[in-house]
Amino acid sequence: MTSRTPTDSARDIPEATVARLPVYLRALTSLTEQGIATCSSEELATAAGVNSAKLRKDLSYLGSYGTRGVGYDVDYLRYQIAREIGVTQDWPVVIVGIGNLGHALANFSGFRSRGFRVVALLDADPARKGEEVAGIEVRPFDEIDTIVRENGVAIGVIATPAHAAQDVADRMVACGISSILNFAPTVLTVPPGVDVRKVDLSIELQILAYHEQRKAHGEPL
Amino acid sequence: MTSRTPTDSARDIPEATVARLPVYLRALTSLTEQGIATCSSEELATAAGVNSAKLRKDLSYLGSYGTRGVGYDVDYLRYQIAREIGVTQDWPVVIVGIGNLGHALANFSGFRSRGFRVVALLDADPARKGEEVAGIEVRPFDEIDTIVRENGVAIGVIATPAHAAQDVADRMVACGISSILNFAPTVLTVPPGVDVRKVDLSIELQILAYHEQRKAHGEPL
DNA sequence: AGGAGTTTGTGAACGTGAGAACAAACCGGC
DNA sequence: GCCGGTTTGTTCTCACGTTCACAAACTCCT
Repeated sequence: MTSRTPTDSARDIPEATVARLPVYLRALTSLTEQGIATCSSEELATAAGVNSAKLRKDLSYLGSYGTRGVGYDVDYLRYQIAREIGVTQDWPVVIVGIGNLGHALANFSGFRSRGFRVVALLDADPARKGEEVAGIEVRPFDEIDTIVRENGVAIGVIATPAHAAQDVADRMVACGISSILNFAPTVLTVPPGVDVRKVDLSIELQILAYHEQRKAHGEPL
Repeated sequence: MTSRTPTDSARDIPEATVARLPVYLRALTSLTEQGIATCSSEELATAAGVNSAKLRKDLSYLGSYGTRGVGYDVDYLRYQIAREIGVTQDWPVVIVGIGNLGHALANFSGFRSRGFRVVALLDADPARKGEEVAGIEVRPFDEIDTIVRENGVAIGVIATPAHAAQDVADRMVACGISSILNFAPTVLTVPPGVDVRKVDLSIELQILAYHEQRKAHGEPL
């Protein structure tokens, strides 16, 4: 309604909405690839696997980017969401711990295509120095300070065993990283102002197991 | 308060609580390894990275397993939570898609140690037949029906590229799998009664990027 | 045995998120 | 220029999740 400057367009977007924006982004990309230029909230909601009312409400936090009676321009909306999330810019990222998971992450194409650039792969084992994974050289963990400073890295990924994760996190924080994605199955303690998100494979399976168990119990036959 | 039979002890546990139970389980395991036999809600909450009030409320849904004025017996509580989640029993699991991520999952020790047993690795590429990963033979995807039936598999893991994921899910559902953990960056459509949980690496990074962007904007210098 | 100190379990207040429903706004045809 | 049909943006209500605060209950010490 009221005119807004570009920077204040996003006052305070609810966490639940923020978590869904990347899903909408992907759905919109998929629509573009299918050659679809315009879509309704209903169509986009289906593609994203959510309810259309929720979708519209989520989008309303960003601004008013649709046209009543018509729907949304796919490319335009996609750009607006991308800008809101911040994936229109380039995010340098370091990955620490080049085990099986680190390998998988280094090779994951979904990072690169969304503005994330892996600037370094770090491993504590000095024997791995010089090894190359996904076209990126593996470097000793000790070089993290230099790498972070030189590349302006703000986001770090931890793919080490659990026992090493806290030390890695501390070191990351010390050299200025303020967002951490943690794959190690452990609770990280970080100072205020640093964001940590965790991805835990076994927790997800355990949640499924809980529901599976109840399904079996619920229906006696 | 009122006496309960073992089976009805868990009437309806909130989703948010279910998602935290595995975290408590891990924290308790960690305490046991440290030789700690008893703990207060405050200590356990710290170890699990949550607020103690929330922890107590979560545990209260399971029953009354603590002792006022004392705390919780670590082993006893651990067993109760494990039983509630269902990880005291053995869960056979199949993993489909043996790329980088599939490799990492097959080698992930956290599964085995929590009651999940990978009974088969499946890949659509027939050339990979006979290959061995983490001591488990890779088999053609077509054998999924036999494998699921013979082993009573209820949980499937999808680690394929996005374009193959829906077909894999359909096939899984067709042969009786009712819980799916999806690592492919796509929305899966499944019939009612089938649970899907998704883990999306790039979404997590995008959420971090959003907050990172706002940090930078928030403080003008 | 009784009282002080400690810790759990839970009721109640508060905040956040989800979904239904509808008014506002837009397009196209006449 | 106006009207019917369509779709967005928003308001309202309800359910869920979190946190506070405290009574109940247990241990230990005297």
